[in-house]
Amino acid sequence: MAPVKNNKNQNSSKRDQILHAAVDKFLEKDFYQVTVTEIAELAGVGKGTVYEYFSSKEELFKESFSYCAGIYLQTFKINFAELASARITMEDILVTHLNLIKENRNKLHLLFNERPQNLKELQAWILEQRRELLNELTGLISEGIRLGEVRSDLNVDMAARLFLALNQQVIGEMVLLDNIAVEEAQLKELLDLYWNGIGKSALWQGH
Amino acid sequence: MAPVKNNKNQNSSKRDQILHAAVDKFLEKDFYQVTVTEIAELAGVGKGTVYEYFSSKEELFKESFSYCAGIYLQTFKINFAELASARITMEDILVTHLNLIKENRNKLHLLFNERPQNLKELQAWILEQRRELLNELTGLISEGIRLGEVRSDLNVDMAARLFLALNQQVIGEMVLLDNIAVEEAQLKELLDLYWNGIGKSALWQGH
Amino acid sequence: MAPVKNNKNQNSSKRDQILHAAVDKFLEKDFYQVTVTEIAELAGVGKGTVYEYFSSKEELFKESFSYCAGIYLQTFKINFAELASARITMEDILVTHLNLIKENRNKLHLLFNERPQNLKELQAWILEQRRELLNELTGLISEGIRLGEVRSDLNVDMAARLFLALNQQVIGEMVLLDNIAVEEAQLKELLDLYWNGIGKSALWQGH
Amino acid sequence: MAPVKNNKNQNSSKRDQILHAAVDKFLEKDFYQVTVTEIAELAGVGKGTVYEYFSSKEELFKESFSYCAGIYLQTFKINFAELASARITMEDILVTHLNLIKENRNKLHLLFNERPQNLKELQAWILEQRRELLNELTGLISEGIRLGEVRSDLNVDMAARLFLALNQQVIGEMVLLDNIAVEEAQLKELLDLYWNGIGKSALWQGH
DNA sequence: AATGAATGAGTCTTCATTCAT
DNA sequence: CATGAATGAAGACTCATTCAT
Repeated sequence: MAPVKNNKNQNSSKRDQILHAAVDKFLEKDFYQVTVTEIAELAGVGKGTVYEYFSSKEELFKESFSYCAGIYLQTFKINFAELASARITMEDILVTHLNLIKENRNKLHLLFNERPQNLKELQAWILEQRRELLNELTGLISEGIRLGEVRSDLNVDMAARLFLALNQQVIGEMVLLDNIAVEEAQLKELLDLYWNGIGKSALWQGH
Repeated sequence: MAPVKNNKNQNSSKRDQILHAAVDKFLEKDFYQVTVTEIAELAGVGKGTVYEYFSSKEELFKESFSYCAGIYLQTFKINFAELASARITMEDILVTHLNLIKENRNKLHLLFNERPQNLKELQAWILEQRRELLNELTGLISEGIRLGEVRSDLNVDMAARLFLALNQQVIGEMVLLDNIAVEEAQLKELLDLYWNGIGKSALWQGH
Repeated sequence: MAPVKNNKNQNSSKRDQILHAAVDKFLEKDFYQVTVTEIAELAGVGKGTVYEYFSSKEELFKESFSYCAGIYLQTFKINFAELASARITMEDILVTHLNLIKENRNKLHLLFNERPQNLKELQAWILEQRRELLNELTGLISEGIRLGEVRSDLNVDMAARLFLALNQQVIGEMVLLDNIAVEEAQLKELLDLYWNGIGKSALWQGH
Repeated sequence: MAPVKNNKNQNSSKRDQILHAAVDKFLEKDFYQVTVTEIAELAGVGKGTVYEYFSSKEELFKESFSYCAGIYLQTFKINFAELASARITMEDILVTHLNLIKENRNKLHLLFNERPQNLKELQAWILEQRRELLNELTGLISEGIRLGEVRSDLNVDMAARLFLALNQQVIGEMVLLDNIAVEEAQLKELLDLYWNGIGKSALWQGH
């Protein structure tokens, strides 16, 4: 009897090599500027082997994208059970998000730069993920209201959107585009801005 | 009286035909998925004619991008002379921005979706434009502080960034991604959120 | 009555402008690397005007070639009437040829470098011209025999061919390829070589 | 015994198929009139396959040219070791050269007709080869002087050039242009012409 | 399972030529 | 006559995908 080859793991590891190589390449260049050949080379496999594990370049791109997105989305997965404070949770999210961006500088380019307009399926998936994210945040803010930390007269959906934009556009661009060395202290400032607004105390606001 | 044919503009109009066709196509698909032939057809001219007016497909893309960006950037050109109120100016910006997005739904997709990674020159131009935008907004907020509307203890740069994100990501995504029929009333809500923050009145915040 | 415009000369001069521009360009680059546009520009006329005077680029090339060849071929047009000495005539030809090459360095490149393989008609014309040239030279050598200067036991055709090669390949390459500053003194050496051969005196040769 | 299939050469043979097809085509038409598709078809391979073996059409042309030139240049590789007679060596060269021309009628057209003006690298290589050829011949003639066959008062370089022209232009044109059935007997006549010159015995020359 | 040689569909770009003005 | 804007045929080259080994 022939020795049992652990095909499952062998394959999975080879598949992973290819996937990681693809992610690296897609992060570096446009979809149309990455060639299957160079992915294969980076993965250290033959060109034909890529097609053993992925049906097409497009498929490989989708999986690369989802892989990166998956890493990213964890940040916002909040556990509401026994949530003590919305503000503190938000602070945690900001910190986690910042670290994630710093640690995955390169990987995130894929998420922010590639908008595969013709991959409708993937487009839909992205929208869906964003919607879920917004739902999480809406829940978080509602919880804040219940806890008495957040004012109850605001539009919860908008507040969630602004918090998302705070994370993605504001922090994202500070770190990735402007190369500002953002630290926790600055996150506190940002959260304060978000929490208290820019206007002079609301007390006098009405007058 | 016979209609006057504006011969002068005939040429310019042919160039414009091509440019508009290109914008349409680039909004619809990736740079690499749009063919020059397709643009020529949509513009109603021969393929060679495209090259009479634009030296290459890349050049045509850059001009399409700049064209869209140009339309967009007007929104933020603020005149500080005799600025009466930062808050009212911000309201104006939000309204103008919203209208612009609504009127140019399609055109703006290009700005937000295409990030031509290999067009370094264009990349640099985009960064430069964004920086100018942030400067305008920083100026606006500083003016608000001078006028006593905005609290003086905040980080002006961050406030500017958050206001930009409010416009671009929050409003942009509501209109373009989620197809929400945003009206002026909602802009007020958004501005209020930005102005006063989400927390309970700062007065009580400390207690 | 309208003033009489001297069309004949006007045309001829414009035609010449174009022809000279074409010659210049064809001397500089391959047929396929010269564009009609650049010929028109150099001639200072519109692109369409070229087609007023020449039916096609190919036609224009043929005329350019013939023009250069015509200049060249004069060198060998010998007047046999009252020919005093074949040797002196040959010396004259060498001198004339050398001067021609020096004076028309550039123009001659066309003759030597362009061999329009697909212009059968032109090919035939070239062969015909070469044949005529050889006939002239054969006549010259025969005359030399009649005058008792040239030995009568040689193959007149071959002698003519070698004299042509002496002019074209030997002198041509010395001047045009190797940039040797050939002077009349050296032509004498060459003619001596041709006249007396390289072997030790014929007297001993037979022994 | 089953025929051994030489797998090793299979690859080389595919490259050769393409090279030979290219040579055939380039001999038939100008560089710019030969299409890669046409070469691929003649070679019996796909268009893409050409680019597997040659990086560009230009590269393919260069290799075709060098290939033909390589065949040609062998003729003049002379072994001076124990050279018995310059005259006999020259006779050998003429014979070899003639046979080569006859056997490779077509291949040599490429060498004589195509002067790729824009392939500077190739141009340089050609000049270099010609220079080496002249050096060989200069050496041969000097040897002739040492052996007492050749007169010592001549310009060795010029003599070498004339001998080269004798081979290339005279014999070349007789065979290739004028379709004369040149035989060894005629080569003797030619060599005699070169050796003794056309003039009456040098002895009487001065008188 | 793994490979990479072979393929040809698809694209940008050039440029001779035409023709309306 | 003179022009040059418009054209589209033609060709080099790329690269995702296949398939024989």
